Amino acid sequence: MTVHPITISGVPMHMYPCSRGPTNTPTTRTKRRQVKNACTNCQKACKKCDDARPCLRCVTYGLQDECVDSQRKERQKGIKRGPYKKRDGRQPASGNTEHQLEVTIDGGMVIPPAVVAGVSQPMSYVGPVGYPPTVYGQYPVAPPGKPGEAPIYYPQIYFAPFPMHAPPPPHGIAQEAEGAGYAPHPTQYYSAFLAPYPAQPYPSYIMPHPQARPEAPPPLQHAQHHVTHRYAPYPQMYARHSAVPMGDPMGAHPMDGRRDPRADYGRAGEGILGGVPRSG
DNA sequence: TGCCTCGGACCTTCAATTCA
DNA sequence: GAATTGAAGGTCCGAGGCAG
Ligand SMILES: [Zn+2]
Ligand SMILES: [Zn+2]
Repeated sequence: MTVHPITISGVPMHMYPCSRGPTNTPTTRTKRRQVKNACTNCQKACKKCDDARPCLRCVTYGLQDECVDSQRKERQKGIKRGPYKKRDGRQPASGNTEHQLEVTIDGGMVIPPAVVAGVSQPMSYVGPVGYPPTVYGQYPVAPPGKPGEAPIYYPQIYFAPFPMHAPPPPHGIAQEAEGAGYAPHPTQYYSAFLAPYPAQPYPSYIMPHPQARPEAPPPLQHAQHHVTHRYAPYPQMYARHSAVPMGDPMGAHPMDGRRDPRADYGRAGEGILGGVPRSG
């Protein structure tokens, strides 16, 4: 995130070679999907957020109360630009119509160029995996949108087989994400919509117990009450249950049941709250 | 060994510009 | 006014470092 003080120091972040558009590498990558607005905690931690509030990560860390949208900076206006490329005889930077290629999705589905070209927001919205609709009734929540604008959030289509029995992600479940939006394997799409929402109460990584099964009662129900520290802060850590006296959730960092040093400077950073970046 | 940090790749948004 | 461009501003992946 550009919030890193160091990264913003005046250097444009667009210096990387433009790889926009379908690069059509043999290994087709799905676009990484981003939330519109990460919560402050995830933002500071530079970790994946989702559209629900509290977000999955905050729920995992027991930070529901602190899960609020981060403030977005208003875009500057009045900035002059250089002349644009001519459109006729054109070579659009990204919509390269002369090189329109079919996009092949893992699994063999081919999207015709026309379709590809017609999709400005290539990937339809996919909600966070595993949120129980009953708990997150608000999810997915259509963004307010502007007057006269239809919300573009809901997916009209999502061409991903819902892995009813998807194998566990290769490593640490991609930790906090749905495979990060990349499809390492054709069967590893973790879409939440389109397909009838299956009874998949929780993302495996917030299972209250390693042996807990997806069919088990959603741990969030606990979280909603008071036991918020049952979940190890890190998905791969669920085996370690809270060693923190529940009586004093603040003894350690509120969301970290594993150990208190979370409160220590620096560590308080990305760990959960993100927070104080190292000076310099 | 596993968590944390953070550089930078990647994505989204939207004002500026161009065209019909 | 619609379409397009392209940069600002954002998200978050993943390598590497460090602490336990
Ligand atoms: Zn979040
Ligand atoms: Zn949050």
